[in-house]
Amino acid sequence: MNDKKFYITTPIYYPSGKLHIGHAYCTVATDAMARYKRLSGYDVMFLTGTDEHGQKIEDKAKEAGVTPQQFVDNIVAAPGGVLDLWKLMNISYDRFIRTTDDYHVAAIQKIFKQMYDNGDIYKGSYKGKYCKPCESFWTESQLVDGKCPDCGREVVDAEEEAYFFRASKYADRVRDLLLNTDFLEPRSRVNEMVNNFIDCEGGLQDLCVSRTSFTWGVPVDFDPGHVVYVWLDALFNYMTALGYQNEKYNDVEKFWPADVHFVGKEIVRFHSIYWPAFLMSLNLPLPKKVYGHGWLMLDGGKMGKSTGNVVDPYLLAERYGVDALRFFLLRTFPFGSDGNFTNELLIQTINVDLANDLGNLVSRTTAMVEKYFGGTLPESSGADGTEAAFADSIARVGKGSAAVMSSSTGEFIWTSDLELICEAAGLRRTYEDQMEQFQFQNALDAVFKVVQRANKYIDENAPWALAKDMEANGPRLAHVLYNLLETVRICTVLLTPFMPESCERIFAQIGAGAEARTWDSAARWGVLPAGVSVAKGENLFPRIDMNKELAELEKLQEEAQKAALPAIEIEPQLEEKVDFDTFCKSDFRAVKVKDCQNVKKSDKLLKFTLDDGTGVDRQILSGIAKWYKPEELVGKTLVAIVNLPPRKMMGQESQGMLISAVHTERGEECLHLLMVDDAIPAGAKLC
RNA sequence: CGCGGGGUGGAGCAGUCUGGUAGCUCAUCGGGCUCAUAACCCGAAGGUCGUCGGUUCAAAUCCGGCCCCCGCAACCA
Repeated sequence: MNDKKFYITTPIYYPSGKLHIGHAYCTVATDAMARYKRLSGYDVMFLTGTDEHGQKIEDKAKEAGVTPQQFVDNIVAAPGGVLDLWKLMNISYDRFIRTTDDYHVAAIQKIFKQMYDNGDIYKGSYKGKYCKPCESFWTESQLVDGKCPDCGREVVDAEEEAYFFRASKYADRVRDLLLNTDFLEPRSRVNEMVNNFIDCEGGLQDLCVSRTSFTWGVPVDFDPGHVVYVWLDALFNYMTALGYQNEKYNDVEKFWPADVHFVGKEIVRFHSIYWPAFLMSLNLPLPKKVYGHGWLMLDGGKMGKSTGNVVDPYLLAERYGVDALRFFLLRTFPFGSDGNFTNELLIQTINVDLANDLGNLVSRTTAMVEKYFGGTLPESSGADGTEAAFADSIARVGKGSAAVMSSSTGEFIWTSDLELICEAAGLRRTYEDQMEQFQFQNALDAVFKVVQRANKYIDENAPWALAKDMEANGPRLAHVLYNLLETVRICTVLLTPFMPESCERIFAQIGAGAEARTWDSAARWGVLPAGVSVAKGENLFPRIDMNKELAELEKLQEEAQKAALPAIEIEPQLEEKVDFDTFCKSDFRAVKVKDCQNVKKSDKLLKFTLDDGTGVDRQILSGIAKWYKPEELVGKTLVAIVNLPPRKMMGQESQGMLISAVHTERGEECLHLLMVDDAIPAGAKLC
């Protein structure tokens, strides 16, 4: 039995649509961490999965004309789905949970009942605004102008029976957990949580944990009509996947509590407040850590399905290789904060680090072994005892102290050999330090510092010059090349969690056997056999022509985006009839634009001064700044409804509404103001 | 005073928790090398770390005021 255990999870993703690069980012980070822990001797459980219940899925399925189960099956398990994506990205998860799995559903029902029985879940009523046609509850803040945000119709005060979780009871313990432990990282997220949700007005509110407005969820088995709120359902996946309250697995003892949950910053709230509270309610141990990572932004803005600016991980992985993409994501962005994704940065990182520095180092080293020694170094080329001992001391006590020691005793002469060995042998320590803090960027930076040192070492020793007199310099040349191979080997061991496939290929090229690929061997010098043989292979990471590639990528991404969207969409016609009298009450008039200006601090509103034929100017505000410049509208004849009650927008009064034609084209909203013949006088009634 | 993030050489970022030589990649300029994937190595120019004030022997870093950008929210009759 291995007593070094490590349990790590990704969030379970919500399969309401295709996953994007942001999901891949989080999953790749988790995978690198899991592989690193396995490499360093841990028994690892790496869990990921999908969160498949909830109203949104139900709605989407209805839209697509399939059952919710068919809908999620299609996104998760069909070709090109979530499972395929993780296969493509080389994600080494040990277990994949779907919240629609039988064992999970049954377990959630037991958990809900247990919390009900111990009094932490109670029946109350949920007050809100209800829209009858939509059958939806809305909170006050979700309403648009006091009306349903979906259909714009009137909502009514309504109450529905619902179950609540007594989060308030655990507020003090959760506050303490957040403020006085390192449960939640990075630290910057702590205050946000405590100020916003615990020490806010009214304190930590009890959480509504059941719904009756839809059915796609885990049914509350003792109260038909209620389904369990998705977050309660979803969070417990971390335990049910180990076998909590079910017979399918039996690993709770072994792996709970989790060592770390990696989550996106948008769901930190649920993981750092409600999740511990749920566990406290059941007297279960809390996970050791929740780490809220940043987002990948696109062009400085948020990436999202609604904005249509998503980056497709499939496209990038296929084009540049999975390892290059994995590497880029973790090398470039600090894990704890937001990062700006650009194609240019991606290509630059691949070219500089992978092609120029690492790939080229492997290539020039193996090429020289082949050229000067026919592919196999002589037996005398290996590490001598002094070097191995030196490396050993550095790996044990760290670079600084080893350097001091060696200079004070005068035991080592500070040559380029020892400098290189010092960097390489000390690398694992730095790397481990950064990995333990999830600072992938820094860990990789340390590795590439050593790669650069190795490239420099080649220059310092100019093997091509040594090769001119093989008789005199042959042994030295062989030793130089051996040192390079050793350095590459150590770097490659440590890169394995990030680029598993490519590292295999490097190991094969430099002749590293199984014993030279272990965690242990990364802290030792002289592990490659003295008579090592190399096998120069294909370019590991081909250089990319930046300009050509950027143009092509942009074209591809645009095409992919457009292809996914319908050409022209128009609003479905209303089924509800309006009676003639009601219609006649609407007073439409031709109006002429006397003046039009942008509204300060609003990027959507235009302010119109209109001649409506009455002799008194009419002011109307309209949210169409995206489509029209103010000056191009002056003098136009438009149509407005003039007997709407006046309404304030951004502090200004709007007396009516301008009529426009709207449709959606390739996902983009299009709007055209209704412009009529300028021969029509201001104020003419439309009927 | 709605909440939060950020402002560091031309571009993109690290460093800020735990004050003490301002670092990295790209771009620019000069040099070296030719083993290698037109790559590698060395050097140079370029920053009063948004701004004003405070604490300190010492501030990018700690404290306070202000300005600007972004996300959420709001708004989009």
